[in-house]
Amino acid sequence: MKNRLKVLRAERDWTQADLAEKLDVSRQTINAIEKGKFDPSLPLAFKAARLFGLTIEDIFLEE
Amino acid sequence: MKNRLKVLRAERDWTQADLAEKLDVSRQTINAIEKGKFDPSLPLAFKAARLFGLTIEDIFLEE
DNA sequence: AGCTTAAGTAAAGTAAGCTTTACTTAATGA
DNA sequence: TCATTAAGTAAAGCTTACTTTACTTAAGCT
Repeated sequence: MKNRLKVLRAERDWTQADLAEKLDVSRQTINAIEKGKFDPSLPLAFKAARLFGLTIEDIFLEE
Repeated sequence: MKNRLKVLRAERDWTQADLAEKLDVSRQTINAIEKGKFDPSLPLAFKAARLFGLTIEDIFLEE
């Protein structure tokens, strides 16, 4: 599953560590999700959507 | 995380087993999600949203 | 050159999602 | 009354999400 986290971070000038902190996960988790190593849980996807003021579908894209 | 699966099933007269089959998961998985025992994975949430023609946010509600 | 910061990655472990098998309960109907 | 069907539940096991620790690489800066 692809996602727009890297771009959304870049627009806000946030590092992976910054985003991790805001979402209460580890930096490695953000890295792994951005690199497509695994998908976030649904609760984490919701948290990200709320953080960016977007819907889940705006951020995460089914393959 | 709450969800509207039971109502959406009822509107279509589908059993838990029917929905499970359409989503390629076991009947027990549907039961557990409906009863709030755990949240679906993000890919499964996407599949359900597409099946019902709704967004993830329409079906699954953050607590 | 040396320091710092961001990103990438990996191994080992815990927790959560999901499967299979199987038993139980309640409702319906022949 | 007996059989069937839908829902609920539970245990054991596998897979995936996530953590912690730690090492590496590349870029920017002094």
